Amino acid sequence: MRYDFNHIEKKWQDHWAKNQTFKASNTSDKPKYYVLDMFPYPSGAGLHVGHPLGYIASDIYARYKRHKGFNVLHPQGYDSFGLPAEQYAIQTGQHPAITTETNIKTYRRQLDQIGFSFDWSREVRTSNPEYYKWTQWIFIQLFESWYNNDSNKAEDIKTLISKFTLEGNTTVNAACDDNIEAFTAEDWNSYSAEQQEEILLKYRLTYLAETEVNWCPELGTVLANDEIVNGVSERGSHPVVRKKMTQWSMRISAYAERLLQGLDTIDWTDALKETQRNWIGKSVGASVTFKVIPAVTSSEVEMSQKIDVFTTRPDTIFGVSFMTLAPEHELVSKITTEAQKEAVEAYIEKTAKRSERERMADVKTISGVFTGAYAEHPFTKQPIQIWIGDYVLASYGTGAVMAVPCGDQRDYDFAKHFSIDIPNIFEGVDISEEAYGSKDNVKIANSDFLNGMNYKKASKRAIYELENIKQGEGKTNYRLRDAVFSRQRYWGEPFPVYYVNGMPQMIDKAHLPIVLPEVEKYLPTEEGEPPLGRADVWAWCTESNSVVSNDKINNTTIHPLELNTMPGWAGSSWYFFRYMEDAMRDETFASKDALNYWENVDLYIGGSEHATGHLLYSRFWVKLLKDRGFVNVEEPFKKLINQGMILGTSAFVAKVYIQTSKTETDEQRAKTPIYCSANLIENTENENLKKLIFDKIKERFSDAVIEKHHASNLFLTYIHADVSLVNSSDELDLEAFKDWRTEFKNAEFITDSDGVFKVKREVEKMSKSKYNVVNPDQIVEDFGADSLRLYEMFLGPLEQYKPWNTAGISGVHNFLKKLWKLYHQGENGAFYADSSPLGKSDGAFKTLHKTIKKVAEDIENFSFNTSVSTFMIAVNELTAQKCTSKDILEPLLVLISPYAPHIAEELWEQLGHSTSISTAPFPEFDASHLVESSKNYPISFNGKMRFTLELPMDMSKDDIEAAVMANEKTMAQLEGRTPKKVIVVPGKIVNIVG
RNA sequence: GCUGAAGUGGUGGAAUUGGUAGACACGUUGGACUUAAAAUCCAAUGUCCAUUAGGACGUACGGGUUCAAGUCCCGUCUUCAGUACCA
Repeated sequence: MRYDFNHIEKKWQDHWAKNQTFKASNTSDKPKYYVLDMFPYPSGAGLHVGHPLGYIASDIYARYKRHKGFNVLHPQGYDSFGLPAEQYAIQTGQHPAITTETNIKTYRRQLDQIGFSFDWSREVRTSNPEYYKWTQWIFIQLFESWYNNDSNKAEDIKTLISKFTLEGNTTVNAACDDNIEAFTAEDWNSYSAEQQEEILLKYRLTYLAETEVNWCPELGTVLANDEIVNGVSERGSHPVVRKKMTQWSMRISAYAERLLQGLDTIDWTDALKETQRNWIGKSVGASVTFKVIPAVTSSEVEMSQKIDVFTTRPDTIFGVSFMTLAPEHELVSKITTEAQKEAVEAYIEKTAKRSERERMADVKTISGVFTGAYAEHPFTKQPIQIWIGDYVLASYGTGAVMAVPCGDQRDYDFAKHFSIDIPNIFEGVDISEEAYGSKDNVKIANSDFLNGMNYKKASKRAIYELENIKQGEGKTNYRLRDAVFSRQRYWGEPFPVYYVNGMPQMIDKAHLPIVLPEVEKYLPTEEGEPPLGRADVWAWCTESNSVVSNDKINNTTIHPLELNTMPGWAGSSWYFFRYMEDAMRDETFASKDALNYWENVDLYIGGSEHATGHLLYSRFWVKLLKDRGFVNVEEPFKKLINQGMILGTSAFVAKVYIQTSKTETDEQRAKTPIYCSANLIENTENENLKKLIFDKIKERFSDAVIEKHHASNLFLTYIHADVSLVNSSDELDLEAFKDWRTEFKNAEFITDSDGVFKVKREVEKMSKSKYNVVNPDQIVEDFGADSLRLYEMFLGPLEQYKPWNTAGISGVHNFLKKLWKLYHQGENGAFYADSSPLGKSDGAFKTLHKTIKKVAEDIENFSFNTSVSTFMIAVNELTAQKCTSKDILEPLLVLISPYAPHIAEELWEQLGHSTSISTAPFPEFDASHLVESSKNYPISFNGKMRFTLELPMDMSKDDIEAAVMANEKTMAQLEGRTPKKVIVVPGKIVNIVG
């Protein structure tokens, strides 16, 4: 019987689906194990071979855990809100829900054919109202929470209101906006409801505020910090500008410390933890207040000006010789003197014109301007010049720095450039060339009460003295900013929010979900409102508690609804809890029982690109839900593994042309390209190549006016060719290439002398535009899902980036054929396995147990590539041993089943089992089968292995030495010399020195 | 600049605690089978020298520790990823 993988795989996929083989139960005596993949965004392009890599790995682990007796939850779903469907909708008018539905169908078909053991009964789609009902619900929870720094957790906003009523806000230690005025209980009670609402908004964990946001004009929406890469939008690489807008924000900064501490409790890679630590960016130091010295002509207002700065080096306070403000700093306009006004304004205008990107690219140029104003040094009371400079960022700290040129290179460069004084406050340190930035091995000098102290002591003392004069305090600063949560988009979760007199009101949870309204166009309105501004039925009636037509808005009972939608990360920040719930999805986001049973994700596999987005926001929301008593866990993902990206191997065709006349234009030249085998370009002399091309042009374009054969007129470019037109030996199918696109219809080729046309190969990210995408469908069709699964694992370590090369798949496919053959015999290859018992000392037992040990270790270490090799070795050995015993062939199948489940199920059935192999117990490793009686010792001389010698395992050290020394090969190696030393490591090696 | 990861045959990679470098595959070459092709099977395959026996070199580069280094230490270079006038 032939190994008919197409038939077998279809058969078992149908069987699993029909019998719900992988359905997880919320009630089980078995220990639980939750294996999760980062759910995909269903894009129109479908899956390419890179996508399933992580899914295959997690599937192997999930299947392994089932064999090990666990109740495994291994779900899958779709992150189905998102930009591409909306962009497509804008272009075609097609509703994103329809596009999404179509794409999901494709994904599902592609996923199913790879044979994943997903429990599809728990599928989630973030764009389904039954799901986003609970996303809206969580949003309301955030709105109804504030962060109490004393209890170090989020609490119900009601507890804050009662504090205000009884004590005002002076005793409250909350994570909140930093511009809140102090008020007493009487004040609070005298405020109007509206005033109270306004104040509460500054404390809520999600709040509406006018903030500087990253506005992307091309996309017509704001972006969060993690959606910007190198100063341009992550999606589409469009420019981003700073803009003041009123937006919903998430007070993630309240959780900065807990997000940081929590990293120590979870099993993630150091790289990923480090990325999150950097993103949170904790720095410990002090805030220092500098008083602005009023100018002679100044008014009362200017007299009270103060500049707060944050510094990590309070010990260097006596080294301050100037201050620098960010050009955008609000004080700039207030303190600038008349004389400097023109220069300052010109500078501000100049820097405002520079985009973020330019500013980032150019860090070398030193620029700045003196404001004319002075601040007073808190201790020496000396006047200090106040400058503005764009090396100070408005978005970090307070947007102002106390410049210590002797201790900070940027301050140093700035001072040098503008000839500002550089006082030295470090004992015995030379600062004539550069600043001394290190905190270590240095004592403070010229610093009054700090003299002679080291960094640690001096910092402590400086903070103490600053607190004494009420001009500073110890402070911890975090780089982590609150996350903007509004998007000016259609295809996202609507906010459960309506507005009364401009103040946001939450819709009662009982009336959720607020379903996305229909619009006729998915673009912003002519007035610049978000797409939901086009909805006709988008007002909230507080009497009927329903969404009603806009024209009914009366601002008494019927109010306008929020026009923004939530960002992509809203739905993905809690979906892992949703999978736990399989029955009561309408009543709760996940029931207590489900949450108690499954707790959190034991193993999470996905890409590292989510390090500062999804993985941070999820942790934030989980902590909020924990604080408010909805879940029991502090962290969502106990162990996390990043799978590496599978890269494409692009094929490039060399396009050459020779200028045939001096007056030839680019356009004319473009009409006469010749395609040239990459071999020729690399291996042919330039002149010869030119001649070849030249002859080809003459032959082809006889009417072309060929003037001269210049040395400088050879043009060469490489263009992408579709990888499907190229075989594994890098040869291009010329006819297929001509038919590929009309522009190549009449292409002319210069081939190698044997008529072969070679392409140049290069490894790049897989992308449609690079024509290097390899689709799993064809591979499954040609080689089967088991081959695909094995091959993706065999390619290399899971975490590593690696290029895809389809050629290698024949190796694992051959392995599966050999495996099949091991269970079949005779003329027509009928199934065969015998049940006569095997002697304990049979070599097959050794092979089996060696394999059990290695495979179990490999799976636990996520080293899937090496277990595929191990299987190959095992099958090669068992084939050589002509093993037909069930004692071996049965456990072997269980070992292989996580990797190649279809063939395993099929052979398992033929072995006479009526139940699925998926819950068969994992074979027990028995070390007694691996006990060896002898060892083939490597005998080395001065560390170089020369020959091997078979010696009994239980031989003593001395006997081994004697045996080795008596060997004639040893004699030959020594050529009569007496060895200085003989190292014998029993069971390992013998080394003779001399 | 900083942080993290990594550099091993023609290619993907293996070597888990310092102990036979290159497992397992791909590719290539030669052979068997076949009218032929496919499929399958067998053999060779790090480089160099040598008819053989065998030898020299060899894990980015330069040092070091050790009986023994891909692995440990010091320095240098390169690549990839993240991040950045972060005060």
